[in-house]
Formats: sequence, structure tokens, C-alpha cells
Amino acid sequence: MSNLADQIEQYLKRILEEAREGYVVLQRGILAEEFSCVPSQINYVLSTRFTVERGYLVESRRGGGGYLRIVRLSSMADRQLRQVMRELIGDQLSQERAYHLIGRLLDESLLTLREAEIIRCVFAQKNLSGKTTQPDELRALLLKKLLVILCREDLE
Amino acid sequence: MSNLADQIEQYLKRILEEAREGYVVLQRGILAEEFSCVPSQINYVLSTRFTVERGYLVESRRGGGGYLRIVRLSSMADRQLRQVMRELIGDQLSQERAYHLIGRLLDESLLTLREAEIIRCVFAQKNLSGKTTQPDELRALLLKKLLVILCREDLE
DNA sequence: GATTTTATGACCTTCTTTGACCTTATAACT
DNA sequence: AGTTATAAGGTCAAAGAAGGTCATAAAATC
Repeated sequence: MSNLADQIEQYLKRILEEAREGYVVLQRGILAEEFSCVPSQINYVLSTRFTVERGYLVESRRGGGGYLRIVRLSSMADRQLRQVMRELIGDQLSQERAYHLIGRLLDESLLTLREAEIIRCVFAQKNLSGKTTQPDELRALLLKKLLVILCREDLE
Repeated sequence: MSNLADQIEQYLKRILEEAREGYVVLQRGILAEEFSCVPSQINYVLSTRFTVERGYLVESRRGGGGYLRIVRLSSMADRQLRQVMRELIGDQLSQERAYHLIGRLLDESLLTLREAEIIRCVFAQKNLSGKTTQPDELRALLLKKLLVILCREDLE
């Protein structure tokens, strides 16, 4: 199993975990060499797995002394997280973006795996299409309401 | 009683039995090769014998590093939920009936309180109206799918 | 003999990997 | 200062590596 992209993803997440500042800085070329792959493979991993929706920020710089900086957008207070989430959700939410956000909530331990599966099921395009007029609006509305529930302290 | 499909079925059920996590992961191409058949034969077996009705769930991923994942649904919860499903869900489900049903699932401890709140939120008439054409059909469809998730053995 | 179940193969979609070519920043020379 | 060389990272399209679908042929069952 486990392809290269997944391995690189795991590696980056692990060193991010260990980095107490919440970010890591590294060089694309060197990382590529460590995994014996072409440099653009790194970009593929970053653009598919380290997106804002999933809670990461990637900065970079070219030229001599260039680097990649991957920032973990986490460890915020629930209040802030909810605020950020609201902004990310907006008025429209596709299935794909919704799933990424759900993954993010999972990472933040605001959701259990079962809860995540429940919400994913509800948001699945194949389940919504046909019966809804504006699935993207519905997802956006529902996820915002769900955020409130998830932050309630009286539900354990 | 010894056609290919049955042999493959037996094999999968055996390794699924041995798997303590409630699921197995494998590759379609490799399995097909082991049984000297075309890959789509595997899909035939999965779609005729490893259905939700029979207590299984199949997930997959394409592309490099792709795989099949066969999940066994817990038979105990499965039976109870199936019962509930038959009794209480038709093709239409009002908010009121849905809420009542969710209450019953809560009573049987098949749902946590938080999960119940999530589902109630999704099923609330005030959230669905406007964006859906047939809220009652949508609830019925979603609840059936959700029950399957609640039976999954791999979500703890 | 007709119907249902099983097996196969051609073609499709999705995700990953690779490589050629492009842009930007710094350093080194005139 | 202006130009050229070098050292990064970025983009994009094509090839590769899975799994999915569907119609049809073959086999089994009734």
C-alpha cells in the first residue's frame, strides 16, 4: 500500500507535530532527494494535502536560500477556530471543501470519527443531489450550525 | 458450489474473520491475479456478496497506491438497526418522526448525545426548508445511510 | 428451453509520478 | 550600478497506476 505522496504527507505531519513553534522550514530539493523523487512531487503533496481547508499554510521563497515553510494553523481557542471556520465556509460549500473542513475538525479533535462520518454522509453530493435545490448553500448553513453544537460543553 | 465467485467470497470472509480491526485492505489487481481472473470479477463478488444488506461496506481508492477496503458491520447493532429501519422508515420521514426515532436510538445507546444533536440539526425542518425540494425523502434516505455508519466496527 | 447467475473484456475515471520548461532571488563580475 | 551566473522554487501536461462500469458471452439452474 502507501504511495509516495502519503509517505511524504506522514513525514511532514510528524515533524510538524514535533515542532513546537507550529511550523517547519525545509528545502524542496533536499526533501525530494530524501524521498528519491522529483521536486515537483513535493508540490503535489503540498497542494493536495496541506491546504488552508485542512489547516495548513505553505509559504515559500525562490532563489538562493530559498525554502518552504509549512505552518500548522491550529491550537487556537475554540472561539477563534469557529470564527475562522465560518469564514472558510462562506455561503457556499462544495462536497470537496466540506470534506476537507471536516478533516480539519477531526484533526482538532472537535469531532469523533463517527461524527465525522455522519456529517460526511449528510454532505455527500450523491445523497443531496436530486432532493436539494442548492446543496452548496445547504452544506454551508448546516456546517455553521453544527459548529455551534460541537462547541457545546453540555453534551458529554 | 465451487465457482470462482464463491471461492473468492469464502476467501474474503475468512481473512475478514481473522482481522481483529473489523476490516481488511487489499488490492483488486493482486487478488484477481491470485484467483487468475479479470479484475472486474472482484467487483462482481463485492457487489453481489459484500453489500450493506449482507452486513458489509466496501471503500476504495483509485490511482497509485489504490486499494479496496472491506468493512464488516457489527452484527448485533446491525440487527437492531435493521429492525428499526424496517419499522420506522419508509420513503418519507417527517421531522417529528425522525426526532422520535433518534430518541429511540439514543435510548438504545446506539447514538451518543452529540451524535443525536448533530442528526437532529441536519433534520430540522427550519434548516432544510428552502434549500430542499423533498425534505421528507431526504431525511428518509439519509437516516438509512446513517444507520449503516452506526454499525461500522471500524469507527472507534 | 428459458431464466438467472457468473465470467470476461473493452473502455472510463481518479489519483500519482515524472520531466521539461519557467520564474524569482541572491551572488559574482564587470 | 548593471549584467550575468547560479540556486532555489513553481507550473503544467503527459505518462503511469490503480480501481469502476457496463454490455455481452458463457455457464448453471429451473
